[in-house]
Amino acid sequence: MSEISKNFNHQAADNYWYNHALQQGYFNSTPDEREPYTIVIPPPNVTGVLHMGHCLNNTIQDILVRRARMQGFNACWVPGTDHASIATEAKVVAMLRERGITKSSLTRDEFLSYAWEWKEKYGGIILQQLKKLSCSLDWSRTSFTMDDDYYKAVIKIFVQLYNDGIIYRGLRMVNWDPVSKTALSDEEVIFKEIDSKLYYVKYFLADNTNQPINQSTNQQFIMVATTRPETILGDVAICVNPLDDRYKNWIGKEVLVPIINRKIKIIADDYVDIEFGTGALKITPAHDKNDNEIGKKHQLKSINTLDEEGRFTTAELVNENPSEQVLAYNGIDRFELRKIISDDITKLNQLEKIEDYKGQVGTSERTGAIIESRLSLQWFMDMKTFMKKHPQTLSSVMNDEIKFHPAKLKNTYNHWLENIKDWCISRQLWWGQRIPAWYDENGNFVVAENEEKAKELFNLKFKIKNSKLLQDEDCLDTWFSSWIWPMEVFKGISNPNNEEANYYYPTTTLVTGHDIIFFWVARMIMAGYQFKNQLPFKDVYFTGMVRDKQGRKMSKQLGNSPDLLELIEKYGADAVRFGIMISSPAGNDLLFDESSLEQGRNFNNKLWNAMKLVKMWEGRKSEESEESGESEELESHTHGLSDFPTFWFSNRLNEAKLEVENLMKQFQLSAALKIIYSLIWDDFCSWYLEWVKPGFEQPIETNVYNKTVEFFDELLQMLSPFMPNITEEIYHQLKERNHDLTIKQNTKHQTPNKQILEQGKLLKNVITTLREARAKNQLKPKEEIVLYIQTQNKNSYFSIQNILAKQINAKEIKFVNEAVSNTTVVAIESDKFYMVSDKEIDIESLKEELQKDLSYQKNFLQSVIKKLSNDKFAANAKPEVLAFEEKKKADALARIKTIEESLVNL
RNA sequence: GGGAGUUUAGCUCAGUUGGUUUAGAGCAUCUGCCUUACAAGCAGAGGGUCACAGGUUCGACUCCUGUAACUCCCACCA
Repeated sequence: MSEISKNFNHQAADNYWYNHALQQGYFNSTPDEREPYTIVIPPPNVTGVLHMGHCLNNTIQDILVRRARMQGFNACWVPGTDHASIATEAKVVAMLRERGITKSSLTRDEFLSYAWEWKEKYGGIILQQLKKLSCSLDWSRTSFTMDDDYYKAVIKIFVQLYNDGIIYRGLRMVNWDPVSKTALSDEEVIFKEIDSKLYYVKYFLADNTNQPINQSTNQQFIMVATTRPETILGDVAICVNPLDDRYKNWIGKEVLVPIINRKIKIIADDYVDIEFGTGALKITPAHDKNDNEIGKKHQLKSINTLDEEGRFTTAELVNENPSEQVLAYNGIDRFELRKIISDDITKLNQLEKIEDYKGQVGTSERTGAIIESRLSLQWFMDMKTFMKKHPQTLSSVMNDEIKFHPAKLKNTYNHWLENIKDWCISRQLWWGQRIPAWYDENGNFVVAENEEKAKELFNLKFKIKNSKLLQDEDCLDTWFSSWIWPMEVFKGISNPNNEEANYYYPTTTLVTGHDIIFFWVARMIMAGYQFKNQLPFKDVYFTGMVRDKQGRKMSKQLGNSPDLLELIEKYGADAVRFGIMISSPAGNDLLFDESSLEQGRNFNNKLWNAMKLVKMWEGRKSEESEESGESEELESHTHGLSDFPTFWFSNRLNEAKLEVENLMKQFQLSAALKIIYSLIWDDFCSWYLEWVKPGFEQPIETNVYNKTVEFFDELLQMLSPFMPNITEEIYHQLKERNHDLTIKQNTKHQTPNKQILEQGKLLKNVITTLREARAKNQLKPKEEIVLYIQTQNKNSYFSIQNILAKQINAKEIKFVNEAVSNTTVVAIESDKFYMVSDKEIDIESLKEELQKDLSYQKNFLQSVIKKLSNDKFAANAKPEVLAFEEKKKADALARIKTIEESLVNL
């Protein structure tokens, strides 16, 4: 075997073992007799690049999948990407612009061929990046939400839901993104508080002669406060609260809209808040949802003054003979227009004042553009009807058939579903599944899976032999395709009841960010009940958001988002995985700090060095103990060194395995990793290896060596799901093998022996206490001592005394029945330890220490006695609590006695 | 405006039905060590009236009420 390198070479190991696993097909899954463990990846945007959020998310999935694989499940983790219509279309449009092509100059087919070209070239980079993280995905199953079958599946469910009466088409006020020129669902709108202005505008009373106003200051007016003066030309009424005394006499009168001088009525509705602004609200049904509601209620017309890009248009004003001033507004952007109209109203002396105002404004999740409310014809899903049909969508989560981790998100889920609104599923985009509705020139339409069927249906429905049908120009919301992801990656919709879908679906666990609980998680549950009549997964692990160490969101603007690939290059995949997991309490936000990656790298180093140490022993096994079990026994007893550490560690290992198992069941991955980390670093390296370590150039008992390698194997196996590459590398360095760790099956842990664990604790405690005493006496590590132990139960020290001697550098340990005077003394429980060294001891400081301890113990004793002498405590406390307090008292008394005796002997 | 959650060591967090010494861990800090696996290390140490004020109880970090601060979700008061 070649020379072992000084440090772990993560670059080489990451590549080698990941590729090795791919070649061996370890990550591929096909249905068999085993129980499946299925996870579908939350498909990242096809335009995406790997960021810290993905890193957290996918590391967790990989740990779960790798662990399941080692536990005998048929583990299957399905990769893929989402076509992300808005984001991708925006990127393609931007690319075309660079080439000097505008989208409007292209036909739909031409545009789509550019889009596909783009997708083939840049799409899916993120999947390659996941390989760098060593994600054990079954790449042969890579899916895309616009694959042919997937596309057909989406169309199929659309038609089905339409026929079920759940999908409908309607004229509604929608959230309009003027940048991407499409409608958005409510979930895609993010409200942000922004600084804006409140404009106080005078609306003059229309005089009876219907003449345009002259600018006389005596004219009566009603003052309206608005944040959006640019919509004034679309005003159709002024609304006041009927209970507002200020305006009682105004109701029913008419005022003139500034600039355009349209006569509008003053109406009353208790929607208006008397307290806000002036208590008078201008009604613009074309540009505000609430205004639209009021408009409908009072049968007002709606006048749209903004086009699809948010620019002024006089299209709906032509009947009013717009003035040249108004015509000049044509094509002006809404925000520029706001300023111009504000100026123009000022010129008319109709602007009273402008106040600063902080308001909530809806923005597009994708483009960040400020949303316009716009009346348009869109496709919707009737969610109330849907929920009536599938109440399990809610109940399955509330009764934990689908378990949320953390469970508190059940409330959020519940609240959203109980107040659910219709889902706008159409988008005015080309990149996506095109809505399968066909229209004739009169607006009659049918919904069908393809044109041929549409024609058939059309003829049947409308009894017209009209074959000139045009398909809807719009496509579907991306989430309308991703909500069937867990089933359609197994062709569960396009090829129902196929073997794979039946085997892998429902999936086992979903791991995703809590920010898409409505977008995606809720809708997958809906889809599960709608299309398969069962839940889509059993557990949902919600990750928090990754923030920087100051708690800020990671964003490109702040520049606080580290380059993940660089970090992997620098620290290695294992260290990155370790770093992100160790600081990741389940369900909470994660404050990312590069120092946790250093901790991961240091852990790599620790493991590597432990391996180097054990390898060093390999050639130094003592031969005699190999002969028979009997002599091993004999030797162990005579030396007393090898027996205890191996016995203790095997029990400690079982104890930790048990803890890890329980934590993993509760998805406490971070806590589980901490247990493993401490087990390896503290128990294995700091204690066990030191205990069995032979003296300089001394041989090691073969039995102990073999046990040590076995322990190491087990530790590597526990750690493997978290840090797959270094564990595999060490597993093979440690010993010649013809199999790999990553698919090695776990063995069941055994019940740990409590007694030996207690003895281990005692030993550690004694060692630490004596080392502390050595340090206080400024004894150098090399200075030897003689230790005298005064104890009632010598037996508990027999098996550990040699280890103890080695660990505290004692040349001799003796048992005594009485105090040894003029020595450093420490007490543990009722046992006393006297340290004798050549070095003179500092009696004064020793006394001081003992006095300090004594007063602590006395205070403590007081508190216990007080408790015990309380009659009510004695009467009410449980017997075991009482007994425990009695023991505390006895121990404290014993210690006080010990300390006092020691003080006398000094 | 409504709802949910959080507040424990310098930082990030554990603390399971109230009792396991006067509350734990990791990181950071301090002290001493280049001891032949590891200075990316070893051996130790210090550091918290458990946000605040009441209450229930023999006993409260834990249960109840109130207060404060912060976070998130939902809701288009123009």
